[in-house]
Amino acid sequence: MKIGELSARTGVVARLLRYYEEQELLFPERTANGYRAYAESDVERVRNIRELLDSGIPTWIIRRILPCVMNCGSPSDASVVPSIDAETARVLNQERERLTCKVECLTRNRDAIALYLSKAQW
Amino acid sequence: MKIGELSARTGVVARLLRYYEEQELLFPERTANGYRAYAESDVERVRNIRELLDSGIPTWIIRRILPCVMNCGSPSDASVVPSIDAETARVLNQERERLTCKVECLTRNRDAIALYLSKAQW
DNA sequence: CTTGACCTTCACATAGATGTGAAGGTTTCA
DNA sequence: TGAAACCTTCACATCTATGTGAAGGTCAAG
Repeated sequence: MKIGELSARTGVVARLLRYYEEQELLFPERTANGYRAYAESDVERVRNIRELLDSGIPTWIIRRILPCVMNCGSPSDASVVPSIDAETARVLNQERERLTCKVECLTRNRDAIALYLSKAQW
Repeated sequence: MKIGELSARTGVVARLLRYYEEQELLFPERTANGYRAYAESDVERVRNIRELLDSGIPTWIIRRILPCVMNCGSPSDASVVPSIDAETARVLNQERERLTCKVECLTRNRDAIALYLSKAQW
């Protein structure tokens, strides 16, 4: 699919899809005329990128996270044993801990909002 | 407490504590000489601000969220029934839903990382 | 009383994600 | 063939959160 369709299906403007490619989060093929050709799976990939960015994760970390997410969801779950270097393992472990912290923080704040709204009157 | 102590106890540099005040997230008193005087509870408040910022929540939303969090945690749980306007209620409801989405997204990604790391070899 | 460690305000710089638009090539359709 | 709707690259602007430093006031210890 071309960039316009991916944009329409994800709600992400073309400019940003090109930016994500520059940041090595997306790797579209190119057709003969130079147009980007995205895979069907890129729709989900872009949605995940958006969510991670919205959660305050910078692109250089998303770059490390995406292989994890896209790996286990692959067809027939033929999850090949991934081979990673020590540095990547370190970053991923650290990010896993950070994500746990964020989940706790957001859950706590969300529950506080819910409680507040249930008590509030307007 | 003065800004230096709050900075030391939260790990947030003074420059940012002043910025959060400008953004109406903190409201320190002033001593006669013009120095900012923070309450003990601001330590926790600043920690919460940091976590929310790190989770990608912009200051204008944090401004709305903080009253919820600081309310229910108050002494003797004498949670006064808060009175809010319709606009605030709308924003809070929307943000509650967004936070739920983020929690799901981050949990999913964290679990994916954990699974990936458990299978990976390095 | 002076030095050093605080504090103040103000201003300008930076980084990452995003907006906007120019200048031009490709495809489709009337 | 020509207009409309795509696509390309490139460049510059913007916003938010943050870094950095100047110029100067306050205070405690020697």
